[in-house]
Amino acid sequence: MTAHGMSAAEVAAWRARWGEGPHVAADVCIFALREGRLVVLLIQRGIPPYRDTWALPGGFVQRDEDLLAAARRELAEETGLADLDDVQIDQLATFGAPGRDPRGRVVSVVYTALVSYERVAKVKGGDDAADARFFELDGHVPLREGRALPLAFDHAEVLAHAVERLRGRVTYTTAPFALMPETFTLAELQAAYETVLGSELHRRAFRERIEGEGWVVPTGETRGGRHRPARLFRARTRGLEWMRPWPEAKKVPGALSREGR
Amino acid sequence: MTAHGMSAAEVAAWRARWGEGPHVAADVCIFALREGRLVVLLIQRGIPPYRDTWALPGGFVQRDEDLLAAARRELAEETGLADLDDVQIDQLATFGAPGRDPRGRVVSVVYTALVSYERVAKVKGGDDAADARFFELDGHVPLREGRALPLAFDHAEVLAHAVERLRGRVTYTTAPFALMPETFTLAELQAAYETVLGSELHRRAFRERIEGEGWVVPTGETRGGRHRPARLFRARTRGLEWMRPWPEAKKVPGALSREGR
DNA sequence: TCAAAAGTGTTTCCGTTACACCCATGT
DNA sequence: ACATGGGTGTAACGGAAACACTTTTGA
Repeated sequence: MTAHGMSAAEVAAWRARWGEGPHVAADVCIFALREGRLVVLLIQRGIPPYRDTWALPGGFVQRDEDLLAAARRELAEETGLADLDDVQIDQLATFGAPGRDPRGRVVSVVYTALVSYERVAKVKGGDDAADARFFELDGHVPLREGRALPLAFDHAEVLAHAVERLRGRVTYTTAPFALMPETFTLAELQAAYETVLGSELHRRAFRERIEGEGWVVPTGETRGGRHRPARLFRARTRGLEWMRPWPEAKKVPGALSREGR
Repeated sequence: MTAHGMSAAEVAAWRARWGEGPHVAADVCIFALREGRLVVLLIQRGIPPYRDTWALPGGFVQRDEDLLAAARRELAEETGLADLDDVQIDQLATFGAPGRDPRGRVVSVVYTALVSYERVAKVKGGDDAADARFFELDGHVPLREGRALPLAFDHAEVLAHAVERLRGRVTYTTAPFALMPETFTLAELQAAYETVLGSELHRRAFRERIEGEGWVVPTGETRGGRHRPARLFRARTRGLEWMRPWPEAKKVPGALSREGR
């Protein structure tokens, strides 16, 4: 018995059924922010290989289906969101190493999506689904009850790439806006940036740029906590736009973002 | 007769032979600098579809071949380079729209590579090959004798993505180093940055950063032109590394780099 | 009245920019 | 000598960083 939980006979049966030709799949890394932490949507596999193991949502691209359409379909199915028009969905990379799927050659085109947790929770009822759940991330690794959660196939590697890409983008785009609810405070937005970035930003500079350069528009409302109420803002745009990069510690790019496998 | 130059009967024959399953290809955009201009390697197709039309080098991924290995193979075949260890080769995106190949469903994983033109010219004898040649780029469009060269399949779109990505990277990485010969002057390096970037950089700031932050090491040699000889440098690393982005005019990201098709 | 988070004014710092100038060479 | 491109010194500029401060609320 191997990691994927199929016997040699089962593997042989699959290979015979599928033949030698490659199969093309579309997988999606769906990120959100829950209580100030980055979370990713995983599903628990119901059938071998990797039965009962958690994996990224995905499936085979249909005969006349566009790759992006396949990713959209997966996103809609797993999040329950009806209108995906304003959801960020980007192609990440393609993974096609021989042997990544015991059943045969599977080439996975992986997409990433950023959603507002509040919005998804409203539709799906939060993380209650038995077989689809958001998991917190510790670096690149999803956690369940504080322990690293092993993933099916090469999805750990895929997820690592996705997180790296997201981090990279946050440095110089409005990506985190897509993770926010309809309205939010500047402190919350900064927290989102910092969470994804993994490092702190300077409050003064952050506020000046975000508000001063018009990335957000005040709604006029405020939200009171126990203290002085914060002004609420709305994103000027839900789309991905470039901004001047945030000053930051140096990074090493090569490791992950260079070449999809 | 359609753009691809195959009759309905020929198309039907291919479809019957291939069946419904997808085919996976690896294509490569090989960029270089020739006389201060960005050039891309194209091959002229010898067989239908798109016979005699120019296209990106590429081919089908073999049964147990890794995607990157397939791209490497294409790169080696087309450039004649033996040691590819120090050549930049990165996955760009995957293109898999139904109908992009009249023969059936072809999903193309596209890679980009940056090579030193001098190095390739030494091996291949420059742009003399009958069926493989470097073409200058005007924006995203390859030129032949000053006129836009039409490309096979969706390769115009693919190339546009590749150029955009290259431009984007140049802003904050050492990517242009991979386009330089073994030794070069600071003025030449700056010209490479400016060519790819499409905008000018400030000489004073450029030299200070490139030399001051140790991105290059002086060889001690100089190269005399008609004027004061310039010092020669060697790249500290041939790998891709991040640097602080060059100050620059604002850009719009969405258009091309968002989602591979 | 106090704690805590929101929000602002001001100064320092540092890299970019601009501009002027010197340097080395071929003609 | 001088034109030309390589290369450097220096001051002005502007955004980021640092710090201190005020504001507003609930407890």
